[in-house]
Amino acid sequence: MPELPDVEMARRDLKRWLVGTVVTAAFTEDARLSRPASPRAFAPALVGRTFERVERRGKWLRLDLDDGGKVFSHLGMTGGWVRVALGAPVVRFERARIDVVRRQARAGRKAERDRALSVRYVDARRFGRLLAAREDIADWTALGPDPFADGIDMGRFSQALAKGRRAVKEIVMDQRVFAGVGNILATEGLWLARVDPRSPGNALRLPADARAIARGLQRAIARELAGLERCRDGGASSFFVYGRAGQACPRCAARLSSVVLGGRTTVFCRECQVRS
DNA sequence: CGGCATGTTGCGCA
DNA sequence: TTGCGCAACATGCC
Repeated sequence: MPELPDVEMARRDLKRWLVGTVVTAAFTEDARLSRPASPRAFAPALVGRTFERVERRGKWLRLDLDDGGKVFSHLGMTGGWVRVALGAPVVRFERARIDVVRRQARAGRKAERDRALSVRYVDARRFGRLLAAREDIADWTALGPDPFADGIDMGRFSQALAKGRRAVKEIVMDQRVFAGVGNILATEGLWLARVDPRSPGNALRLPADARAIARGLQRAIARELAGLERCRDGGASSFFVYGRAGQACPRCAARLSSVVLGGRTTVFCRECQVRS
């Protein structure tokens, strides 16, 4: 479930589970996920190291190690991190494993076991990425500002919109414009902003529409995050319009339409989302 | 069985 | 140099 809010939840989980722990073992053999690095470089980079931080930028996660090494994780379409007991069997779709022990002096075999845990990366379709590196990778540095962590720079955003006649939804989903905004957030944010996703960026009314979209995205992010936080491992979150083509618009009750933009299904309301 | 899926990349063609 | 459209990736689920 990977869009900004889902990745932010993963960051919070990993931070709780891993920061302050030492890696005792690590394993992956999936060259597809570790590309362009070799999966065999994974364990040597991790074992013996302590996790110091877990950062997120858009849909990317970066786990910082005490020797300056970094582990990059992108969840692709179906990736996720789960915590299990140390020594637990391989879980369904498991692609990588990191075993750790919480450092803190306090001997005793029982305590030792309580402080140990295993974190597994699962990913059915394997569209994700997982690799260790010494420096920030290009995928990370190329990302634009994260609308949740960094806020939205209206000047930059307006400039990106005015640049051409690309559909506003495609601009908003461009990871160099807003890191972390995917199909769901873009769809929901534009509905909240009452802006037709097909509108060319350079046709929008500039200060006003940009501000409305920025607010819409932030509302969509906050709402989704709250929903995920509420039912951590339960109910599916529900959306205003995403996945609801043919149903009634929650705002004006017109029938919701669907188009394909940039190869992605886009739901919107012809009645209350203004086309420029 | 067919169609769709929260993401990214690479290719051919303007 | 850009941008656009689209297939491909690998697999689950309805």
